[in-house]
Amino acid sequence: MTETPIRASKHAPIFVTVDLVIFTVRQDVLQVLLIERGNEPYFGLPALPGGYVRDGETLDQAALRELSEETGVDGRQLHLEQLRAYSEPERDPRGRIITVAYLALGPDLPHPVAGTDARAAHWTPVASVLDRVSLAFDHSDILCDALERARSQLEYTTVAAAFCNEPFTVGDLRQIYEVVWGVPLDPSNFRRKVTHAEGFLVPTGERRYPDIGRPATLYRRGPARLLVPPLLRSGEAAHASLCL
Amino acid sequence: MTETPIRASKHAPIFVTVDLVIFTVRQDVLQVLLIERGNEPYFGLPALPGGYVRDGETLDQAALRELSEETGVDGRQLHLEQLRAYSEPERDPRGRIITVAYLALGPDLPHPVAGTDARAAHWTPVASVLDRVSLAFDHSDILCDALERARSQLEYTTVAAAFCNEPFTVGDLRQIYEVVWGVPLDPSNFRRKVTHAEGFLVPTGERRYPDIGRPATLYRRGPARLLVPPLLRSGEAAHASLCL
DNA sequence: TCAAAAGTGTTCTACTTACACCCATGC
DNA sequence: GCATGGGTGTAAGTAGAACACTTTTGA
Repeated sequence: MTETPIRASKHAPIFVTVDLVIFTVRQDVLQVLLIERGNEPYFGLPALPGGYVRDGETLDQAALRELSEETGVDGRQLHLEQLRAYSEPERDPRGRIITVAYLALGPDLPHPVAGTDARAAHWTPVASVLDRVSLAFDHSDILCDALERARSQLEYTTVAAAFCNEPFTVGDLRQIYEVVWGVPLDPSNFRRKVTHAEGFLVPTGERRYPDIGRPATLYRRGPARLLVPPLLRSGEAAHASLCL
Repeated sequence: MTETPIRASKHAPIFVTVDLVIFTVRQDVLQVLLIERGNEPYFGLPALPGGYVRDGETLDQAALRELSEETGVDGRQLHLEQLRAYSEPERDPRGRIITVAYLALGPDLPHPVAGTDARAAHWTPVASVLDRVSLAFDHSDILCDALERARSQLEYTTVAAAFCNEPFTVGDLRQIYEVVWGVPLDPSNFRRKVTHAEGFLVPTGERRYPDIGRPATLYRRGPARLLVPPLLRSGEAAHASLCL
């Protein structure tokens, strides 16, 4: 905030976009929603969904709008949080565009609906993207940051439940942790931790009968958003996260 | 990122600023650098230092530039990190301005030099600001978020050392934690934790002789940026942080 | 009765906390 | 000597890891 008038020349207006890293767990794998670019620059390359912020819109609103446009899902059901702004002057060859990245977490979503602009959208395993695929713009960097954020959010918050369709079992929830962190967890210790954390899980009273094995009690998300005590990755898990 | 051309009408350009929450510990109190606004809007009210992002500048560079303009200090010596973007359309009456807030931590700095624009700059105790003073724009919100970020950063990282002029003693460092968290800490347990954390403290071999009492060994910051194991606020400290 | 997954209990270890106590210095 | 922080040691309590074990179902 300076006293300089808004139209002063050296303070150039900047175009602002939001880009979304939408994670879900499908078929026991962490997946991210990517679109295929239909125009230059980076024509044909995969990219994160996103778009320009409109007049009168907050960044959160823009992210919600893009989210529902891309996935057809009401974003209010998903976990959505701001990651950070990316501002390298050369990050977009079209000109000065700053983007604010958002992290969205949701349960296995209906289908990767092609967006309103008829761009192809695909769920893509995160591991394969990090390994082999290079994304448009600086979206590979953003994806990395989002992945690390998601992993650490699982430690300190109850967002893992946002990956599960309700009602869910402790086993469902544990699978989320295992897939996102990329390490196996001890079922009995995991159960103790999540059931002892106040406000994390609320039993529905119902049970789910699997094809085989003992039925599991079903839960919904509790009111708690912070996970106390936190569920920390061990040194091994923290290290495994570096690669995937 | 959409394929829409950059000059399309509904994608309005937006002015982007950076605002800085610069914390230091002076006279046993956590203080924040505030400027007094010299123009409308909010003429005369205290505000966070900041300014417009210029052409060809990253947000980090803009923040560094503002930091050195406001404090006269080479920002490379300070800890500087992006907090988040604030984007309420009505947050600035002059028009559509999004700001990206930065958190800066530094040792007791030379003087609160009036910036290049000759605005008055003052170190102000954070507690008194939260209690009684309302800041321009949404800067009170930003200050709250920054304070909570700083407090939690002390748990998981070694940034507390950024508040100390080198070389410093374990007592100096403990005082930082006590002032920022607002709780007293056990000196002996604190010492054990920070000296056992790999790469946090490097002894200089020198000692400091206080006016009275046993001399203390002096340290510099080690290479570690993550603090393992973390130095967690107890339930009491975490609760105390809510108010201040 | 067997396989499979849910769920319980127990031991061992590591870490935190609280606090007693010693050390080195200026006065 | 004594006051004042610096610094070490230690016992009690707590939380996590590892793993043995029991339960409940379908086939």
